[in-house]
Formats: sequence, C-alpha cells, structure tokens
Amino acid sequence: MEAASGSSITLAQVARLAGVSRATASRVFSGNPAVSLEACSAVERAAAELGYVPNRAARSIASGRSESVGVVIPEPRSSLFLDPLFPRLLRGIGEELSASGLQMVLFAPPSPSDVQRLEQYLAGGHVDAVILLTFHESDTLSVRLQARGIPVIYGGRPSGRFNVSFVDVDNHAGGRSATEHLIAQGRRRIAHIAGPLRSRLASDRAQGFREAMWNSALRSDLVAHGEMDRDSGEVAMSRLLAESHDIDAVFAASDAMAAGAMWAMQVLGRRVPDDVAIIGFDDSPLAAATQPPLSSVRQPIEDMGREMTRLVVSMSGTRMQTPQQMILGSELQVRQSTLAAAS
Amino acid sequence: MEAASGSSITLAQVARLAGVSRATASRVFSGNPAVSLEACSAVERAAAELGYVPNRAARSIASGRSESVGVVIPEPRSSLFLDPLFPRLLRGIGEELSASGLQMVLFAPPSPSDVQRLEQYLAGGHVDAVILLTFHESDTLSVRLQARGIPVIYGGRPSGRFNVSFVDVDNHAGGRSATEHLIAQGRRRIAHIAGPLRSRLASDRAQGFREAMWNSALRSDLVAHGEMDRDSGEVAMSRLLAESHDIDAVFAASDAMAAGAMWAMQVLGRRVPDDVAIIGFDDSPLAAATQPPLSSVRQPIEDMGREMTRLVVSMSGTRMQTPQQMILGSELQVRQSTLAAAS
DNA sequence: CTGAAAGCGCTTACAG
DNA sequence: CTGAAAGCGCTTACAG
Repeated sequence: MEAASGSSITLAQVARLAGVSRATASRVFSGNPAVSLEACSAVERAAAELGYVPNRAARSIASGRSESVGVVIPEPRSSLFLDPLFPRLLRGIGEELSASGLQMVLFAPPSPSDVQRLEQYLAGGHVDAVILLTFHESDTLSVRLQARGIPVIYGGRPSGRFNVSFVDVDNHAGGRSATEHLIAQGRRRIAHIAGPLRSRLASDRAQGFREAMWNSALRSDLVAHGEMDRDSGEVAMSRLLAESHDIDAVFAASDAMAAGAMWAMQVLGRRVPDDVAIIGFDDSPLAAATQPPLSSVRQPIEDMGREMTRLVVSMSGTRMQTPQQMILGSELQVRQSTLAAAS
Repeated sequence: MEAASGSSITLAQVARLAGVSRATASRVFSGNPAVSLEACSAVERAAAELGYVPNRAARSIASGRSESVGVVIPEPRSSLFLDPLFPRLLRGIGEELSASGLQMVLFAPPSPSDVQRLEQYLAGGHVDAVILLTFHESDTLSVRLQARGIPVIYGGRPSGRFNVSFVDVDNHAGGRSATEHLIAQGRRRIAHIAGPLRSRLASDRAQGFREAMWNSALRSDLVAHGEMDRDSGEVAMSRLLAESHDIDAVFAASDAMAAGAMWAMQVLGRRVPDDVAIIGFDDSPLAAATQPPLSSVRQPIEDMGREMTRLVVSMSGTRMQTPQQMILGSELQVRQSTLAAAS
C-alpha cells in the first residue's frame, strides 16, 4: 500500500543527499551544536531542496518529548467557551507557542468520562506541558499530571488550591480602580453588581470595590449578585433600584451584567450617565455596542495567554516544579457611560 | 535517564499481563474483529488494570494514520479570531471530533512564513484531515494539501474556487428572510448596510436583500457598505440617513454594524423601532445588549462545525475526493428592534 | 484466531 | 565532529 499521503521526505533521504549519516542530519535539526559548519549547511541545503519537514510523531517517540503542549478546556458547555475573552486568550497562547516551534493541541472533553480518558492520555507523555483553562474549581486533573512530572499552568487563579502555577489578571486592583474612577467622577452612592460568591474572580473584584469605597469613607452596602450574564444583571439592577432610590453609579463585574443593568435603568427611566454612571469589566465587544458606550476594565488577555505559555514551557525544561505565579495589571477604558453628566 | 513523565504503560506490558502477544493486544485496541472473545476480554481487563492508553505517536508512525485532524486559522490577526461565532464553531468541531476519538490540533500561523512551514507539516502526514477556517480568499494551501491526498474542508464558502468541499450557512436565504421580516412588519423604505463587496458572505446577504425587495416590488436602492464592524456601521447609517429621510427600516449584514447604526440613529434622533426598525446578522451576544435588543439572523454554527468535521473525516476514509458541499439554513431571532411601533 | 518478525522515522548514548 | 547500532511503542502483512 503506497500511502498516498504519507509518502513524504524522510531524514534518511536528506542525509543521503547531503552525504552524511542520519545521525548527523538529525543533529542539525535538533540544534545540536556538535556539527561541523560544512555538514550543517550541506544538510540544510538538502532539506530545503527536498522540502523536508521532520516527522513529529517519530521524533516524539524516539526522544520522549512531544514538542507540543495541551490546552484543556474542561467545561466546554460552560461559559468559558462563550466568554468574549476566550478567543483572545487562545490567540495569545497560539502566538507564543508557534514562536517556540511548539504545537498546540486543544482538548475540550465534553463529558466527565472524556476527562478521565484525557487524563490518562496527557499523563502518557503525549504532551510536554498542559495549560488548563478553567476559572472554576480546580480538579484532580492538575494534581495527577503534576505527580507525573508534567507541568501544568492555570489560566486564572483556581479557587481553593494554592500550590499551583497560574497567571491571572489582577481582579482586585481592577475592581478597585473601576470604583475609584466612579468616585473621581463625583459619584457617592455606588452600587456593585457582583458575580457569584463561589467565583474567585468575582469575589476579587468585589473586594476591590469594597476597598475603594472604604478608602473614600463611603459605604459599600449596595451589593447585588448575578451570574455574570446579561439577564442576571438586569434583575440585579432592578432590585437595587427598588431598594435604594439614590444610587448614582454602578460597578458591574462583567460587561454583560452591565448591559442588562443599563436596560433595567432605561425601563425604569434612569438616564446613563446623567442619573447613574455605570462601568463594566472585560472590555468585551459589548462595551462599545451599548448606548451609551460602556466604560470597562480592560484586561491584557493576550498577554496572559503568552505568559502562561512561556511559564509552562520553561517549567517543562527544568526538573524543579516550584509553583510559578504571575498577576497582570488591567487598565481602564473610559467611555460615555461614566462621563460626568453634561450640565 | 529514567523519563519522569514518559514512563507510562506500554502495549507489551498489557500483552504480557493478558498472556497474549503484542500483535493480538494491538488488534483489540484497533478494533480488529479477528480476535477471540477470550483474548479480547483478557486484554481489556489487563488494560483497565494497568491504566493503559495507547501512545498515539507510535501508533501514528506505525500505521501511517495520525488519528488527529488539523484546524487551521490562516489569519489569526484577522476578524475571525474575534468573531463571536468562532468559539461556537470550535465547540461544534471539538464535540464531533472527540465523539470520533480524534484529536484536534489547532494551527494559527501568525505570519506567511509560518503558513509555509505549516503547509509542509500538514502535507507530511501528521494529520488525517484539515479543516480550514477562512472566510476570505482561498489560498494555495488547500490545493497543495488535496494534491497530497489530504482531505480539506472549508468553513464558509471560499470566494472564487468551486472545486472544494465546504459547509456554509445559507447567507442568501438569511438575508432574504431578514428583509422579508421587515416587509412583513409593514416597512417599505428599507436600507441595507452591506459588508465589503469582496466578501462572498456579505454579497450573498446583500443578494438576499435584493431578492426580497424585488419580490415585494420594492426598490433596493438604499445600500451602503461597511467593514462588518461597529464603526463602519455607524458611518454607513449616518450617510444613509443624510441621503434619504424616509428610511423606515434597516437590514445590517452584521450585529456589530447594526449596533453602530443604532448609535447613529440615536444621535440623529431616530427612535428604534418606532421610526426605524433594524435587524442584524449573527445573533451574537451583542444582539441582546443593544437598546432595544436587536433582532438578528441566527446561524447554526455549532452544527456547521459538526458537519464540517463529519464530512472531512468521512473523506479521509475513502480514496475518492469528490468535493462535498453542504449548506445550512438559519433562523430569525426576533427582538424588540423590529417589533411594530407601539401605537 | 494468533504470533514472530520486520518496519514506521527518528534520536541518542557509545565509541571513535 | 561523526557514524553504526540499538531502541522508542506500535502495526501489519505473512505464515501458520
């Protein structure tokens, strides 16, 4: 069976054309410095002429390294897949990976049994490192992988566990600066539409809110919780407005909740920003689409992807597995929803 | 060097425990029916006990098949990565792939030279099939891959070429039904904010618009072009409104352009939907966030991902490479932006 | 239905 | 700096 597809150039052919052994040819492709310039250039010329590209599977099996890193999305049915940040994160990871000549293998196990299979698969040395994309509970996956010596890094600080590597955005500082921005605009009765209590990310943002209010001697009693989506933002805002008529600003923990809140305000006859200023979080495409455009906290998500990749790849090089942690700053994106009322 | 990570169970160990040869053990994992039930169950028991998972690299190199399909995003800097549909597409692909036990390898070559490298890589038999995610010009990539016998499928109909396999959404019908919906609401002076002329997808939608107008004996003279993003939608709407004061409805070829258009209308004092009804395309998260919420054409993107995967995988099974083409319908998502004015 | 054997394309001590 | 040789984990005609 002459494989129609698999009939590509092999190392042996390159070596033959270059007049060296396979061992030598192999060395030039793996960047081994112990090769004469002569041999090196002969091999490179031959490779170029033949259009040779190393077979990763063979290389992986022979060397024990796979030259690829796994990106795992444990809950594809969850919000992450629909999160506006997800593509940006993936892009950052992809850029860094291809800069390092590594392959990105994406796993989105649809069911728990698939996670099980995946765990064995990843533990089987098919991947040099694992990037775990979950903002939720950390699972046993990372523990078992680390036990096998496979470096794992989390995107976003996993709730609960401490002994893991992660890159996160500074949600606390982001929440604080969003709130400080509202205060600087002269707002005083500021409400917060927070995410669910179980979410680390959401509670960090809420903590930032409280801190900013406290620093300015303002009361942070106006807090409602939502599920980060539009509808829960709408509900939360209606409730807040029903309870306190003097609210003059809102910090929502997500743009989607902010959009829902704006809708609630419109229904209830509150003008944005004249009556109530509002700021969101994520700086998603939503933010530019609301009326008026929504101020938001912009996170360096591409950078986060790049840093995660860089860290986990460097960990796969060294034996030591000290947890690496990194927190990135965010910046305010000010739009009309928080501009001082035209007077 | 006792590899800390690679020391996983091998076929040989399973075979030994099961009391059969590696050949027999191998056969049960590859689903070869020529194995006695006795041997089969012994092997399966041994595998379960040992936690064996086949090494894909070894399997790939020995069999010539890779059990993985490549998903290529040729222009990661382009809009696709930021397209709200992208995650949904990826999810559909991922689901179908893992149902078939195939691996998804994602490629997002950042530069043209990376595309070059990738081309050789994919042609080297590292992947059983390729899913090409580009709504733009078709490139030489697919041609060369097909020449090598590697099945390729496009997501979205590539402009220009005909002899390729693709799965697309029926943009023409979508544009027509959006327009018909506006007509059914009693609107008569309907404008279209179209995408760039070079885009197949955009011109299909525009064609649908024209057809619906023609069928109702309405003039389709109110057409402006944008780049599918928010800002160009705003510009286009301003221009349309400046030229024709009697516009009572707009069909925008993307939700983002619709959002921009709504903003322009607000600035110019036109009420939605009272003065002007508006409908978008994509049913992205944007649609629920605008004020009022935006009607839109919803595409079965997850299905598209699944069908693409199913098709390309089936192609990789058979020798014949007749182009497979499939077009999926879309459905209207009606919200307040097109509801009849409350009178 | 089963096993011994060759082979997939590469890497890597080892001995020069 | 270089090559012969063993080996990575699996599959697959081939011969029973």
